[in-house]
Amino acid sequence: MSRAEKKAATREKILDLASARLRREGLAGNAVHRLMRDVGLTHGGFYVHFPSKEALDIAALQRAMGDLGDPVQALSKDLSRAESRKQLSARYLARSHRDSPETGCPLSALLSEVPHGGTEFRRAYAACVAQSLLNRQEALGETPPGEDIALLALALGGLALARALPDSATSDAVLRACREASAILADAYEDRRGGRA
Amino acid sequence: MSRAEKKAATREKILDLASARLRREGLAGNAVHRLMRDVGLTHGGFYVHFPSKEALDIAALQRAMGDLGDPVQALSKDLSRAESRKQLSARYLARSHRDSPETGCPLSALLSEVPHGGTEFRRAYAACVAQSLLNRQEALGETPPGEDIALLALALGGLALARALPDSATSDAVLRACREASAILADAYEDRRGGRA
DNA sequence: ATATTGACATGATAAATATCATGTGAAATC
DNA sequence: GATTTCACATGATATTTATCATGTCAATAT
Repeated sequence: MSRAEKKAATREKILDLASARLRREGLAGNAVHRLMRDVGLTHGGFYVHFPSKEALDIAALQRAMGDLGDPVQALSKDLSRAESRKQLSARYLARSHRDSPETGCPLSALLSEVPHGGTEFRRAYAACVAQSLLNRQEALGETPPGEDIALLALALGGLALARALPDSATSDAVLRACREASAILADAYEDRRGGRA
Repeated sequence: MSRAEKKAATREKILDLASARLRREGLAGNAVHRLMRDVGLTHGGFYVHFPSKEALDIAALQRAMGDLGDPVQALSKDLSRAESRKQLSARYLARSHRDSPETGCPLSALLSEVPHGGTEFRRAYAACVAQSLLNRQEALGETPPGEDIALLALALGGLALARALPDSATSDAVLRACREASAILADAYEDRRGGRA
């Protein structure tokens, strides 16, 4: 392994761990010292790979988004738009997703912490949100953008709320209620356009 | 002012400031040193009033909830349940609420940070959520609890998402889309029960 | 009037934070 | 093979964190 390859591999390891920790422990929990120790290095070398903590946070956020791939592409092609939306929400609002934030969507994991981050980080987060909405529009066809925005907000909020509640029965109920509401919304959006517009 | 009164007054000042800062800057941003400095005291005296930082965070959370009062009680009595729900969501998802987190609802402000807090804090947060849902059930009548849960998740998520987005046009669109979705849901819940159940 | 209490100040501690300066050894280049 | 480069280690700095021990002075109790 050449030196450049080794450096790239190290950077990958840092990023992988950082993106997991960012999702599990948030912006504040993701500390340089601990991160490097867990990678098996010391903290000093960190700045060879990233110019600052904020740069790391941004890269880790983007890495996390990349890891997820595009969930819209993964849907089977022969579903109606409403069914596609229901599936997206159902997968997002799954117990497995709630229980594994470190491999899940960072948008929900960081939702209320974003305003306390730096300007660049906020910009990067907003770009991820915009990209997610674009993915949906491209795959599901043009609809009033507010439809997907509301479904996204419900998914982000429902997942974050479920994670915030220590009682698992209540937490399950939150996921169920939000999946149900997403389904109602998905159908209502179609009805509304089909019925009148 | 007696000594006990003075102590109580000091405690109030600490709590007021802490509850504002908790909502504006989150769990991590609310530091004892800065807090006491801004109250006009030094950090040492803090532990006369609170046994720990977590105790402060819990008290500040409860103070914030208390400040808001019960928004359900503030609704005019002659509205239908669906109209009441729409109003609640509309007020929650208002630009003024988004722009003043320090006087707003802490449930949304702390949404994604709760899992990183201590056990006691999480418990306290969950109790606030439960109380909010109870308030609604009492005032609006018995309905499947999932209905209000989903409306709450949509409101929390929508507000947090709006605060996370730096572009004000996009942020406004989020608020609008979530208000609209809340209205659709509120009507759909009534239709569903009226139509079949 | 004297003794006591207790709210707060001062200052210390210990841990954790981000960041950087310098050293070192091995890989890459000549 | 000698020289250079650079990824990373070591260790330092400066800040911030929660927490506590001790001192002080004014309000209370006796």
